[in-house]
This record gives sequence, C-alpha cells and structure tokens, in this order.
Amino acid sequence: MMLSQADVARRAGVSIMTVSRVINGAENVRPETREKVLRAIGELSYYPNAAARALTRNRSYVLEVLIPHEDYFFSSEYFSELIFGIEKVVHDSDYNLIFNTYDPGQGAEYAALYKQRKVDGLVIVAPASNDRTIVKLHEESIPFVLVNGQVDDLEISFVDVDNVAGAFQAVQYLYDLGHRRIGIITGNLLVVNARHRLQGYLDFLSEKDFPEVEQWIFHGNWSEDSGYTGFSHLVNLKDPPSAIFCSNDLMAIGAMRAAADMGVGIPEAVSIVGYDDIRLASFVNPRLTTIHQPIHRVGKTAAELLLRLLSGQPERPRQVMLQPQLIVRKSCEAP
Amino acid sequence: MMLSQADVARRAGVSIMTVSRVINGAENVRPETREKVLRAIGELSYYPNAAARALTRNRSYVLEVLIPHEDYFFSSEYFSELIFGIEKVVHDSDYNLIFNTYDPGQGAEYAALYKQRKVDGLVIVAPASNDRTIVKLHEESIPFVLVNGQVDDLEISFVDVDNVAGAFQAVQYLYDLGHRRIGIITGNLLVVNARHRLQGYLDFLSEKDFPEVEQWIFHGNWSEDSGYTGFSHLVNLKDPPSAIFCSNDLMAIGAMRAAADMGVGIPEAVSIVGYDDIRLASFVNPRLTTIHQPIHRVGKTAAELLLRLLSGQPERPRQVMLQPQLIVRKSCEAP
DNA sequence: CTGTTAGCGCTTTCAG
DNA sequence: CTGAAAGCGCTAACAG
Repeated sequence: MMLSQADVARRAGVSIMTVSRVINGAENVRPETREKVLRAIGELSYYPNAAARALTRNRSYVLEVLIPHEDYFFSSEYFSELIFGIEKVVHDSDYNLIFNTYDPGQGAEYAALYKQRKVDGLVIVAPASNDRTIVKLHEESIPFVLVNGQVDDLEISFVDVDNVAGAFQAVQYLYDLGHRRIGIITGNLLVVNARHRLQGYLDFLSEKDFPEVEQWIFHGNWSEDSGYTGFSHLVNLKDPPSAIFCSNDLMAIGAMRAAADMGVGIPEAVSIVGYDDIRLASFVNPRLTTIHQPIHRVGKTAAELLLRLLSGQPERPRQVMLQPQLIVRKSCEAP
Repeated sequence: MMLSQADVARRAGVSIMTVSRVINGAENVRPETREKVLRAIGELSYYPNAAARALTRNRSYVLEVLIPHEDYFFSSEYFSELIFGIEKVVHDSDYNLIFNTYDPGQGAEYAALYKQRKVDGLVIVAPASNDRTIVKLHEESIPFVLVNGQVDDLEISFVDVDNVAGAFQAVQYLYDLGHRRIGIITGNLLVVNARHRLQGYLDFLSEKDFPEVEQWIFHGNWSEDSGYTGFSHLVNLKDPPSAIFCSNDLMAIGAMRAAADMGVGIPEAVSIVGYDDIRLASFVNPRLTTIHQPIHRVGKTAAELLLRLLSGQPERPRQVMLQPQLIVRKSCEAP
C-alpha cells in the first residue's frame, strides 16, 4: 500500500498542490488548510516518495563518500573517525550518505552514481595524486570535495592535515633531544600521506645538512607487522639509528613489540615517535609520543564544504589545511 | 544537460522501449539493434536516471545500515570491519549502501527512509533488545536483518556472535588454569553484548557452584579508561581476584596499563583475558589472551541475508549465530 | 523482435 | 491563497 499525495488530498479535501505546498513548507497556505493537510498526513501516515521528488526536482539529496578499498586503508580508527565526522554533519542536514569504496589502483569511475543522478555530490578520500579522473570531474563541474589528496594547480575544494609539517615536527623533536641518527619507517608509499611524511623527514634532514642515510629509511606498509620488521632491521644495522620516526602508531607499536622481544629498552636504548595519536597510544608501555591529527574535524569540514557547494549560492572552492600537533609522552629521551 | 532514453533512441533510430530493453539486458533484442543502441549510448555517454527507474520499478536499489551513534560504539575496529564486510557484499551487487546512525536512547524511527522508498531494506546494528520498533518493522513486513541484537519470540533474520558462549569460554579457561577468584570488568550494560558477556561469566560461576561475588564485578563502559579504573579498583580489594575477564580488549589494555603503573606483574600476579581480538591484542606486552570474533563475516553474512530477502524468491528469516574462539597468548598463567 | 500507450508520484507553471 | 494541466525519465502491458 503505497500512499500518494492524492490520497492525502482526498482526505483533506484539497488539491494535491496544496498537499505539496504544505510538505515543502511553502508560505502561502492558509493556517487552517495547513492544519487539515497535516492531520490527513498524520492519520494516513503518509510519507512522500523520494524517487518522485528526486525525479521532478532533479536532486536526490544523497551524498557519496568514496573511500579506498579496505586493504589500502591505514587504520580503522582513522577510518571510523572520518566517517563519523562526515556523518554527523550530513545527519543534521536534509541529505543522506551513500558509502562506497574504490580501488586506487584502477582508474576509478568516481562519477558513476553522480551521472545516474543517484547522488548530488562526492567526498573523495585519498585519491592518487596523479589521478586524471579528478581533473575530469572538475572540468564537468561535478560538486566534490577531496579529503587527503590534492591536485596541483587546480581550484578544487579539499581538506587535509599537513603531513609534511607533522613529520617535520616529529623529527625536529628528536633532533632537539640530541638525536643525530634518526631512522624512519614509512607507510605504503602508494598513499600520499606516506609520501608526505617521508617528505617531512627528508626536509628536516636537508635543512640541518644531515646526510640522508639511505639505510635508515625502511619501507613499511602501515601494519604493525611492518613496524616490527622495520625495527628489527634498523636496530641490527652496524650503525643503527638512536631514534626512529614511525609513520603511524600501529607501526610504532609493532616496533615497540620488536624492542620488547629483542630486549631493547624504549626509550633508553632507542627513542620512538609515532603518528596519528590513536587512542591506544597512551595505553601502551611506555606511552607513545606521537603526532595528533584532528580527523573528526577533517570529516566534518569536508561535509560542510560539500554542503555549501550544493547550497545554491555560488561558492568558490576552498582549501583547508589543518595542523597536526606533537603530543609528548614517554617513548623518547636524550640519547 | 540531462540526456534521456529519448535522445539515445533518436540517435540509434529505434524506440525508447528498445533502449530500455538493451539497458535492462532483455533477451528479445536483435544483436544488431543492440549494437546500434549500445553505440549510441557510448557516443552520447548516456546514463540512465536512477530516480526515474526507482519511480517506475518501485525499487531504489539502495540498502541502509543503521548503526548506533558513535558514543555507543565499542571500538572503531569492530565498526570498520563490520562496515567493510557489509560493503564488500553490497558492492558486488546492484545495490548501494546508505550509512546512517541512530540514538539507541530514543525510540529510533528506523523506517523513515524505507517509507519514503529511499531504501529497499535495512541492516540494523545493535538495537536495544526491548525495542518495540523492531517488532513494528516486522509486522509491517519491512525487509531487515539485525546484527548483534535479537528479539525474543520473533521470526526475524539476525546475525550475531555468541557472546554468552565467548565469555563462558574465557572464564572456563581461567578456571582450568586453577583460578578460583575471577573478577570481571563489564562493558556498557545498555548494550546487549555487555549484558551477554556478563551473563556468560555468571553462567559459569553458577555452574561451578561458585559464590557470585558482587565485589568482583566492576561496571566499565568499553573504554580504556574504565579498564584502567576497574583494574585498580579490583586489585585494591581486601580479597582481590587473581584473574580478571575484561569484556573487551580496550579495557584489557587499560587494565594492563594500570598494572604497569601499579607495579603489578601480568600474568604473574594477575591474569587477564580480553574480548574481541583487535589487531593490537598481539602487540601489547604481554600479548593478550582474548576471544576472537569473526566480525567481517558477520557483516558479509548480514548483507547476504538481506539481499536474499530482497531477491524475490520467498525466503524464510534466518538466524545465524557464529561462534567466537579463545586465542591463547601470554597474559594468563596459573595462580 | 519492436513500438505505442499509459502512468509511477511529484513539482513547475500558469490561471483564477 | 488554491487548483488544473503538463511533464520529469522510465518501464509494464499490450499490440503488432
């Protein structure tokens, strides 16, 4: 039993246009008429048909979040904070949220749902930085906001946390403690974040005229396991680093695990800095010094930008770069 | 520029019905005709309008996942595995996924989107077990699957992991090691999972004719902090437990943190068992003995059940109860 | 195998 | 302030 405006109209003794006006909160309806209609709607428990509205208004009131496929994702905590941040804003609006994954390897067809008019706009998370498809979206003036991935030279809305600055800060801190042999365990370098964090590390070294020591760069993949392996590897070098910057907390915790298994004291023998400030960072032993990122805020901001893009008022694209923050705990000390 | 079948039809020199048939993969179209149409579609880069299809077919091909609001959620890892599990199955189908949160406190209006025909079915995660709304959904024969929350005496599809059995197993293990004073740190008892895990603990005690020691039950809320507080509390009792079952790993890790801060040896002085087997469980020190849950599979199964419910063939509701598994690591030993 | 007709439930436009 | 008519883009039902 699918009710339509017609049923409501009949019951209330008005035309379907009046019903439509009431539903859409139009001004020009006599209060008593509005009442009648509202009552009829309540009695019948009528709900407007979303498909029909979408068809006539040419708007679905659905947004899409595109997230890289699970295997590419750095941490469940990052993921869930981001999603909840986006959802919170969308939930308070007239929109709904379609959740979708894509494979960063393939040339993703981000716009498929948009072109079917199934969604009105996109939040694209962590696209490859050389992604031509993004440029196409821009050319077709499809409303979208990037999270965690910029495209050079294009006036595109994005929200990001400054990974280069964060990594720079981490290494700076180790340097200021007195460390001169600083290693890094990188994330999966296919992901921009990993490249930027490596960049921050290298930037600092070159600023201080450090020799860039190839050996001290270990290529991890965000996983605890790769942190474990990376630590063992670096510490067993003939000239091992006295401090290690891990590109995420998961790898830092993997490294700490390796240290425990090897009988290497943290921070006495080796200092460790992580990245992300996941909740568990302050519960491991020793508590992990790390870089905090306002992920929840990234999600909220992205949703707000997109909503504004769709609001009707002409709106220029905006670039928002949030700043990460060093959280000093107990996993570092002077060499 | 919104193209319609009419444009394609004109270009291909056929009727719109033929275009429709090609799009829907109907059998009865001459190969050459099909070719012509396909070519026209390609040349114009035409996409069918989802709203129009939804309107005529009376199906949106969208599913909705309803998840308790962030604050009620036990862990980001649980959340993200579940979502990715669901998404994986949905992604391989013709459907899309709308992601939504609800407040378990309020009498949630789960069916709003369904009634607007914006979605075809629901996956409802962790509804309150006394939730009357669920019964209503069932009476209105709205297609839905419950995850992690059953309603007694109703023929409803659900997928769950047996929390009572899992907790029972955990306590059994501690008992078999020789522990006779076993405490528990519970989760937020507003959530069924927490109640079931407490139930499993109590079931075991009563089976062994243990006195149920009120003192040894600490009411936590899933957070690391509450694990920390709970441990301190229990260990400072005049007659402290020699082993503690924590209702999730986060609290177990909080407890281990407290132990470290208090100088209490784990497992020498106190044994600890967790629940969930989050990835970090095997990276803390000592590695955490815990109960593993196949969450990804829960998500996939739920999606599969819902899809089958919508498949057209009459399908009886199914109850799937997956079994958790004890993972023995290093956080327990004989007293 | 292909086309014609009607209508899904709504909103836009124009009349009153 | 209210209503009548037309049409959004598609598919079901029937003809041929």
